[in-house]
Amino acid sequence: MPELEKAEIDRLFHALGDPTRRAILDLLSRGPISVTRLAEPLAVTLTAVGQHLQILEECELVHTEKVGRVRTCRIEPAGFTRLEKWIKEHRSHWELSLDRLGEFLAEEDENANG
Amino acid sequence: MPELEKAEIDRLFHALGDPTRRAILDLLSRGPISVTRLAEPLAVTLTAVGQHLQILEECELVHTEKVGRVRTCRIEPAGFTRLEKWIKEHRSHWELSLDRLGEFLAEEDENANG
DNA sequence: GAAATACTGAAGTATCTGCTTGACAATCCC
DNA sequence: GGGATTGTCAAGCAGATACTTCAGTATTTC
Repeated sequence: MPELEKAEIDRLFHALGDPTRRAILDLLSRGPISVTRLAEPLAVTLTAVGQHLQILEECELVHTEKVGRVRTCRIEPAGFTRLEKWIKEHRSHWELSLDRLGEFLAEEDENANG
Repeated sequence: MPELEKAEIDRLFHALGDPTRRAILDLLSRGPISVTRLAEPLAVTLTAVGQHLQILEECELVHTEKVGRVRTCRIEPAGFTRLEKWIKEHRSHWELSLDRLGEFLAEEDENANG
């Protein structure tokens, strides 16, 4: 995997690792909403929400746009797509690894009984 | 989502958010291996690897078993499956949210032209 | 233009993370 | 038994993280 892509995956997992940020994504899945309204049900300040939004934007999980004094936030699919791609690529590796586990156990068995 | 499950997802994303831990998973995808051999290509001490392994075990991404003085590590599919499940569940939400974005934009358009 | 609204930025803080070192325990090999 | 190998535990530390407050800016509303 290219170094750059690795860093993106890094940020992506890091972003999704925080419960408040996942809560923000859940709220946004109900539709576009302003920062203030986003902050209301979350037990943190407006500033904190702004900081989370910046992180979510950097890994393309959220898109925001400011019109007048209101910043409207919505889900951005790009980050999510990237995550799915990572998983798809790794699932095959992991499945291979389970095959190798089979070989490993068979070998152990052979050594034990041989 | 149940509170307990949420905490599991929390640990899962947190675990995958660290590049060293993802490197460990990549090494393990080549097949089962001991802690010492796992630590060799990683630029950290044996102790650090042990700490990472504990985290990876807690979210069921890795299984380890100690026989004699050697702890053998391998991929455990459970955590990976849980991650795929989370994504599958959330993809539909996110797709709905993109539909709502369409509605949102249509509404805006209506307000602008009405 | 004044007051209210919706954010933004800087600075500070408590806690968490990843990592190290050094001492220790268990096991294997001779 | 003695020495090497393999891993574990406890403590400590530098840096990152999530969060706060407070002051400021831009925009809307009256």
